[in-house]
Amino acid sequence: MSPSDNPPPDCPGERITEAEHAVMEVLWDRPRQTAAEVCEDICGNRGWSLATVKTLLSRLVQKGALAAEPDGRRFLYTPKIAREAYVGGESRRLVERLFGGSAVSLVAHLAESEALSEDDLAEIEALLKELRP
Amino acid sequence: MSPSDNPPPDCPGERITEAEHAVMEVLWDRPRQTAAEVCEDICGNRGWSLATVKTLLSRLVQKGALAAEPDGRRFLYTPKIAREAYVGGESRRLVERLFGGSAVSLVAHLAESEALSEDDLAEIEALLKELRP
DNA sequence: TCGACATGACTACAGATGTAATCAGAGTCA
DNA sequence: TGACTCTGATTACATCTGTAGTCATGTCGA
Repeated sequence: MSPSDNPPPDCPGERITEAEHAVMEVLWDRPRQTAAEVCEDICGNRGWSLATVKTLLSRLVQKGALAAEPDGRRFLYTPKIAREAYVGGESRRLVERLFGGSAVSLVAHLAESEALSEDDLAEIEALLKELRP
Repeated sequence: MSPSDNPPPDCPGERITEAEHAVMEVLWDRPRQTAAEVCEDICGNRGWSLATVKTLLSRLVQKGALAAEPDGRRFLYTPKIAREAYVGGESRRLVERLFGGSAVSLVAHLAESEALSEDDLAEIEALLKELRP
């Protein structure tokens, strides 16, 4: 393999920020949208202007998190990284930082801190039974 | 209740950053340390200078995350927020942002994405049995 | 008492981030 | 063809973060 060219398959080199993540969610929900369409989805909620959305889209394209497919004189934006991958990365980062890498500790913490209701616990138990018969 | 004065009991108003969090960990591990002592603990790992640690300590005091108890002409720093509270807050934030507030979804994700080994799953199952007999 | 040192306060500064205005070019419609 | 409009590109700018230097002052040993 020639040196210095193995772009990690499914994760952007640079970190996706909070605001950028909001944009990603919109596009994960429905890919191939224009800047204006994305704005319609979030500008209301977040109090953003179209200009802001455009900036975020550009930065995401630069970071390799979005693909911009030309469509006439505008672009249709589509995620290049899967939501799964992003969510997994963020979760792992949190577990690493706060629980010394032990996902079990995270679950224990959630269970003990009332973040999980009785029903939740039951649901998880069911899930586990399913995963390891 | 008079307006504009209910400082949340256990969380600093402002967000604790990554670098600041590293300092907090040192002090959660052993409270009442001086800047120099904290530096001894992390300056090596993170390649920081004492000045950097002092800045972070000041910012944390400002944010209400640390108490600075005078000791002669220096300070002993001690966390004012419990690690539990911080960890809980961060976990909740993640669950909110990535899993629509459903902690169960997080656990499901971890389980399905190999973040949890067979042993981990067994451990969690045991934990659950303990929590809901 | 005088200078070396320790220490927090203050200042600095580059890069990331949030938020947006402005510009320039491609169509569009009268 | 000329005004208008849509769109991405470029530029702007305040704030936050990471990282550290400098300053003022108090302390302690000689």
